[in-house]
Amino acid sequence: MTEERPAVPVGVERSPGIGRSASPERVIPQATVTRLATYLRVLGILADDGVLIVSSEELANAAGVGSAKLRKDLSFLGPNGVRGVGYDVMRLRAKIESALGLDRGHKVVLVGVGNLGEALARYGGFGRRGFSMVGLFDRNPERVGLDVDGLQVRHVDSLEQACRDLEATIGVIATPDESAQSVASSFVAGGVECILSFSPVTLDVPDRVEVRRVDLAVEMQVLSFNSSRNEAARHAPALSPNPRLGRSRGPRVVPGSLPSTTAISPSVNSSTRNGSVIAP
Amino acid sequence: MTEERPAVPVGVERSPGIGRSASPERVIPQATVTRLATYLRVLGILADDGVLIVSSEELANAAGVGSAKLRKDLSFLGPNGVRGVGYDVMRLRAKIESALGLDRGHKVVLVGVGNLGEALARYGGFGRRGFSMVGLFDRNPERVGLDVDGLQVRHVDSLEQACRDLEATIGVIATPDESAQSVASSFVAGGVECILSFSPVTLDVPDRVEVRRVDLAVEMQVLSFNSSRNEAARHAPALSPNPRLGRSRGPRVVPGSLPSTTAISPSVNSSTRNGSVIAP
DNA sequence: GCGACTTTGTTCATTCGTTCACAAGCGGTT
DNA sequence: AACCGCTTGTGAACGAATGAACAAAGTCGC
Repeated sequence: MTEERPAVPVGVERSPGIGRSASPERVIPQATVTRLATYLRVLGILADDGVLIVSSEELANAAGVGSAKLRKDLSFLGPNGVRGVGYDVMRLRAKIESALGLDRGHKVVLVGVGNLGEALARYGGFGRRGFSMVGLFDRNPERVGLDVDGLQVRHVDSLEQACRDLEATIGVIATPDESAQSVASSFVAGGVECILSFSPVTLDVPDRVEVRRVDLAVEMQVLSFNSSRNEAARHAPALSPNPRLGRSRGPRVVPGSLPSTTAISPSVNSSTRNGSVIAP
Repeated sequence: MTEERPAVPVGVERSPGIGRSASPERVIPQATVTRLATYLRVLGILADDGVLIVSSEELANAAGVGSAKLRKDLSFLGPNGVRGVGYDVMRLRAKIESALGLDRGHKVVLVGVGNLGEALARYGGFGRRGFSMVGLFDRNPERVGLDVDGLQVRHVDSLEQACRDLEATIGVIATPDESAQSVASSFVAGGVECILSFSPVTLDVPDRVEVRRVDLAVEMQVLSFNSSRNEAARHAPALSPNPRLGRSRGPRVVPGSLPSTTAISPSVNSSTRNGSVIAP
């Protein structure tokens, strides 16, 4: 499980050698990785708008984080910007994409073409982000053979072999809960070592396999909790245990350089310590 | 934004008074809240199986976390179990539900009845979890009037007023990106202060409003990164910077008391430090 | 060419979360 | 009634992440 992964340094140990090697230096904390994806989305918007240079302050505001955190995050990729100037949008974008491994053309296989699965399959943001959907699978004979967004739905029995043939690197589980484990096992058997599951069940997979779970119920419940908390705090604001001096931190609106009219395709963004998006 | 929320203590300050008050004591960290939802799901399975008592070890294994972490998480709710015995399943479940505010019947409104929106609307796990879907909205005239799972889709223009009339407490955004901000504003104007957004755009809302974003692209990209990392580590396993002595931590299979055949409805679970699920 | 200004990249202190290890407490047993 | 084994709850050590402040490094203007 993801949360079980020990405090293993993420990335490659910096080589003590002479000149610094190409891209991935140092070790990148998980929290930073999640935010890098957010920055990438904002950079995409900027690039579409023809912006060439952006400062850490602007980028941070647009991404909804502090500028210090952003600079620290970016520093894990090595030197990126130019002091006194800012970051080259295209260049930074390329560097993040490289660091995230988005330049290796991940092939995605999706199982479970129900309501959600179809939504995911029709999600247009894949290609734009270095992912390509290469296979759709389902157990239901009525769905097998259907054409969804240019791909023909195949039976889940052929999943394992197909994963090998297609050289898929990412598997998405959008099936009912009772099928999730068997699908995961097929993925593993087929060589897929990264799984994105929309089922809440705890998957039993080897340690080397990375699982990320996206769970609506959890989100709703956390929301519910915070709702209760807010209400409680409002009804009993007697002792404010944390006055939070100063203003309420950075602005949360994108700066003028980011006209919100430009509706680019969904990309990235991160929640509290989550992160994950779905195509509307 | 969620990540902007400062280190505000979550929950209610423990009253220094005599007898400890009813349910919410101490302050609960966000990370713990996310996991509580996971525990709740597992407890639901146990309850359905007729299990009465469960130990922290069993529960932790089933939830995919360490037993120490689980005990600490639960300790934020006050004393729950019986030493030498374990936790009363029903009792613990009720306590977590109460702490999460699931016993106050949250009313959910959803905007954007596209592929994803429909998947969410048809998601059956709401009622079982203390949520009730009370309104569906869309901008597309072709969708307005449709009946989805017993609810009639209404036009988004009536959203603000409807939020007030329905006394909605949670709003879900499943619209295209360009509509996300305006929908969020309508939510806020209508008194909704908890928003779950499936659009990656950074929403501009007052500080009191809680926003959780679920972003598929982020999940995929984090997965992509970890895939790259794993591969790199496999090709250059020379210096293992973290030998991880001993066995590879706890088992990840549910114990015998949890027959995985029981396919209950999706509930909760948490990712690395994420968490959020979608109905298949 | 030189100085002032701007912005990055990094260092440091602090806060937050996780993990370990153990004392306290309860039930069952003798 | 006292012991014994088992499990909870928690105190403390550890590690990660955050936020502020600063020095290095570049550009722009003169």
